[in-house]
Amino acid sequence: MVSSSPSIVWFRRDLRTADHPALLAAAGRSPRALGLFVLDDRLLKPSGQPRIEFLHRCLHALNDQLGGRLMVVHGDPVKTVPRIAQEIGAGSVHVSADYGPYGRRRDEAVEEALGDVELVRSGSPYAVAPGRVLKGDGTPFKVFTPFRNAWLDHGWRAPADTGASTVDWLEPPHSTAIPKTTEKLPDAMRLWEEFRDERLPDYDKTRDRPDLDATSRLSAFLRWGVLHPRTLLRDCDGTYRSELAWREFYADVLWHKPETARQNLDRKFDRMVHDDDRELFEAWKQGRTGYPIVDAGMRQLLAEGFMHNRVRMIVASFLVKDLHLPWWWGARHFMEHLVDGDLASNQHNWQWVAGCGTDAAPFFRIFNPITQAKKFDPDGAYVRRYAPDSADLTPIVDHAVERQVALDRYQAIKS
DNA sequence: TTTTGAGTTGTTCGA
DNA sequence: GTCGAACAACTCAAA
Repeated sequence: MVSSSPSIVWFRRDLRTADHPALLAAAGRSPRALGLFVLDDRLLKPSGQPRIEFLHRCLHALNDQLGGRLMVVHGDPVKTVPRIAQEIGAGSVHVSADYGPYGRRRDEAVEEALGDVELVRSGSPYAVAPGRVLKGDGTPFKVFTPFRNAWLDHGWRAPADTGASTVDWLEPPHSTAIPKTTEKLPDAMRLWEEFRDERLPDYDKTRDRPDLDATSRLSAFLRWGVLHPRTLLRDCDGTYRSELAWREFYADVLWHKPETARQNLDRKFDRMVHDDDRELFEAWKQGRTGYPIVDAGMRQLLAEGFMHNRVRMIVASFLVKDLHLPWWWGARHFMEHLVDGDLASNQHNWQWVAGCGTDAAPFFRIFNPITQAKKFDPDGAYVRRYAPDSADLTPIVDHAVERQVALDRYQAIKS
């Protein structure tokens, strides 16, 4: 039924107007809608500058798509969203469902606070919403490959080709200016098409090489929903499609077990003995470990808010198995700085490296930072780019020694 | 029902 | 130098 009250489209991690189910649902209720984004300290406070800067770019781009009418406010959504709904006499608030632990709690609280104004959830940041893919016995998967197969069988709908033109965007009653950014957000679709046509054919062979420009670099766009995975899945297959499946798998795992955002999935790891050395942790964060591939990765993270996937594994393995520090220390540092930082993917990839997660890496699979560098940065180009001085540093630990310590500690918690 | 084989990302050691 | 085995324990689907 078409209502005379306007709707609100509350954007969160769906910062686009194309192929946007919540926007379509809003348009179905009312021809007039207010586009809203809430700057939530809960999410902004633990974020580093590159992460915030990327969000601001996304908001500018979205604002352009809304004809300059995106309303941006600072505050707690539980207070601000109902207040704005009342201010404009909104009949409903439309969102893409959030499946993260904080987002779920927040949305339930907002729903409650909205009272008679309905909170309508349509779509999600995933091709298949978390919780939909189950084993034959109705329980969730704990192993990736069977999940992926079932996920492929489940399938997803094709991207819709409707845009913002179906809605008449309301002039916001008031709004905070989006901070200026040094650069504009690039056209994500064009980046995808370039990758698809030029680098995707070799992706399988080259994706592990941080010294080459071989990956799509689209993770941050997926994180903020500038691109929906449906769009990419339409024209890719093989390994790249599997990478998108990992993103969906970990979202599914976190949906079923939200406590694993901070807790070991495998509880026998609760007995694991960790070290507590803040100086070693600081050296890792600053990229001063004396292991060049580790230092290059950590410095790329600080400089760009990004790190190549292969290097993420190497530095994570180093933190957990060479420095014996808790995986959640590293996970928090990643979430602070990674522009593409996504709680589900981040925490569960860390747990995978630490051996306490799904499909856990066998404990004896300990990355040797020297071997890894030779294999994946054979000419040293990546190291030269980000940490040319690292080879002159004294290694803060002896890998061969710490490897054995890690093996012994694992042995000690074996069931 | 039970068995079997495979499962993202590795390293080392000894033949 | 190359190559295969060994390094756990458990999940899941197919046989």
